Amino acid sequence: MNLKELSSLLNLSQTTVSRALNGYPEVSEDTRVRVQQAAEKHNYKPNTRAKSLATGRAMAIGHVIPITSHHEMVSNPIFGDFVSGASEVYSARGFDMNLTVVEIEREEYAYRQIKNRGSVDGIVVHGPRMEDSRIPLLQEIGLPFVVHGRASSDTSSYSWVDVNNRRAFKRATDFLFDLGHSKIALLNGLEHMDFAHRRRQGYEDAFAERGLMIDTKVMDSQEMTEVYGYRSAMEMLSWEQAPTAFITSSMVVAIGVRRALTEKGLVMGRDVSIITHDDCLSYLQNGADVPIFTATRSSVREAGRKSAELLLKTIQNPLSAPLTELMEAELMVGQSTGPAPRG
Amino acid sequence: MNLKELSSLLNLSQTTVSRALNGYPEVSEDTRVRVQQAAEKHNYKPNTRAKSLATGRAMAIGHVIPITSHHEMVSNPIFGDFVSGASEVYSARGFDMNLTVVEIEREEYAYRQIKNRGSVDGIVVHGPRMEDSRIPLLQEIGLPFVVHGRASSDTSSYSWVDVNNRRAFKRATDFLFDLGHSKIALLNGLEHMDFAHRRRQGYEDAFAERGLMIDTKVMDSQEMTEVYGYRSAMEMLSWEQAPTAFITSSMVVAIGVRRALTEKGLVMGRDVSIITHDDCLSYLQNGADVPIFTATRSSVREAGRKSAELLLKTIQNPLSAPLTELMEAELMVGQSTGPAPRG
DNA sequence: GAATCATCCCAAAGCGCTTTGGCTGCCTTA
DNA sequence: TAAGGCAGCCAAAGCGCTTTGGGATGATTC
Repeated sequence: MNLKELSSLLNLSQTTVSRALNGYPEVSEDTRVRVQQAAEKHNYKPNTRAKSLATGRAMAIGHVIPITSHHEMVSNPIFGDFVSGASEVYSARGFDMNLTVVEIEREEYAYRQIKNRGSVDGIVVHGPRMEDSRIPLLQEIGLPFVVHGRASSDTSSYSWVDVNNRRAFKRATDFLFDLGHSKIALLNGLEHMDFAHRRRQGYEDAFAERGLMIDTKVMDSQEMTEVYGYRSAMEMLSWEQAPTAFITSSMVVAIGVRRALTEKGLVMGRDVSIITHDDCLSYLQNGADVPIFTATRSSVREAGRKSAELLLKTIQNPLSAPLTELMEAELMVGQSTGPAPRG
Repeated sequence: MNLKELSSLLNLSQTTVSRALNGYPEVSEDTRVRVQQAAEKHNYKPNTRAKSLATGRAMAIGHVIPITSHHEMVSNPIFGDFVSGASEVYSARGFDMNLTVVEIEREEYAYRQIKNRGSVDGIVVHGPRMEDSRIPLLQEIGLPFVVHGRASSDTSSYSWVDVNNRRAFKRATDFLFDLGHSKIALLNGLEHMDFAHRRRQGYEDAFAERGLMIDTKVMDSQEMTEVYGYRSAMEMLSWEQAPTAFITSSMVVAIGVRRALTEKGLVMGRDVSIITHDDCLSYLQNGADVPIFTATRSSVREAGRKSAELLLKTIQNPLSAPLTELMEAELMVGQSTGPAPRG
């Protein structure tokens, strides 16, 4: 069933039917009701392609997920939750979601292609790097976008949604200092990623505030996997001057550290403390009533919702100033932290 | 830059330019080269919407992700990897990917809408239930599809890609029996999901083959989270006749069980064995050289690739018989299993 | 030299919708 | 009663592409 058929069925012009369905005032209430009922009855849904060709609006948002050339998704574990949060907003507003997974090397080409193909009205940029070339690129080609995260160099000329990573990690570090720890290891994500860089700054801030130097050996930075947490902790725990506390960038890394503790016969929260960042992933909740890990917590699903909202606003009102939202992380105290052992 | 501009730039008709770019033979090689170079130079990309309106093909595939109405759960951890595997295939073939996250209650409406809007050529069905109403529905409305998994009732009238879950879990159970275990717990996923049901069958097969009854208390079935694994194991390990081995449906559940073991002061692989199913998720690798967990292993990314390929084939040749692919899982021996303790 | 045939190109229709720019007929207003 | 206004409808153009149904040109055949 298409417009033409429906309108001839009703003995009305396509114009009138279209207007009736789209809520224009040039139609009497009687005919509007008649049209709506007929549309309902025959299960008429306007063809998206035709509609967007006519209006120039795609009614779709693109999400571009960068992967490394060996096919690892940069933001993989959080991806499902983020996207599902964003999707809630899109479907409430009648937007589709378009996913593009692209190797980092081909990203520029991909963005241009997305623009030229015209199948989306705007995009969400995932996994921003410290100096991210995608931002000037998108500005140049004129495709509306919002960044999940920020780039370090420039944070004011575009829209973004981010967690206050710096403050979160400063608080985590402070918390450990207050418990008497001083050998505090940081198992960070890859530090060319902006979020990881900011987290490190927070960590450093806490040391600086106390006038303490950081032992650089105690900072590691890799892709956030369980194995990374395990290996790095195993290594550090074998040192003479082993850390008494770990700050990790994600739950899976923390789980890896916990495995190392177990293997070393150490008790988490007594011999060694752990604080992790927790993205509130639905399948990896941080315990039930009492959190397993003391954690800086911020829902990535919520970030997805907010990103979507900001982007839709930007699209609706292209000339408005960039919109930004800085989400604060809560510090949840769990079972993985305790006073530094007397050594 | 659109077709019209490009063709007037070249002093050619739109017809000729279109044909040159789409590889039709009615164009001389000279002009084809000339056109291609110009297109390259001016970064011309045909507008997807117009193209698909004209051809009747959307050049896009939909993925429909069901979630429960309370939003928190079931943002599946495997989802990112599956989608990224599928995406590889799509982009190699010039297809877009369209994501719809929809509450289970509204699924029927969503599928009809997808069909009528015409924005995709086919869809991938995720998370099939045992008797899945989506399958007859999609057959009725005539939208090509492939299922990741199967429905129990009907496995021959449609295309699917699945892991041989039944055999995998039978082998896992056999393996534990051979090590001398007899109290073997099963921490399964929700058993109205088809994959979980089949896994349970495999588990039961192994008992039946040995003429053994199953203690139903030792089987649990819930959503696959870390907390579930932890709680269920804590409970079972507190029994007089505690299980000496656990089979779990996913890595995160196994991690929860491991946490319980640690807390009980038990050593994994010595006091209690664990076998898990491992989907080869990129951020949750099962150890490095030596697997942490003994596991039935099957790459969900590979399943994504295969599903995409099957679907594209089905679309290309709509009248062909349904295509199916049953992937066998490997049994990888890791550090989490050992002989049953003499008790 | 006329007829036939490739070869290479083009004009125009059509995909299903929105939107512009009317056109009617009836109601106000002075 | 004429002028103006307005509610309610419609025809047709246009979005950017593909594809049908030719048309011109030059080479080949008898």
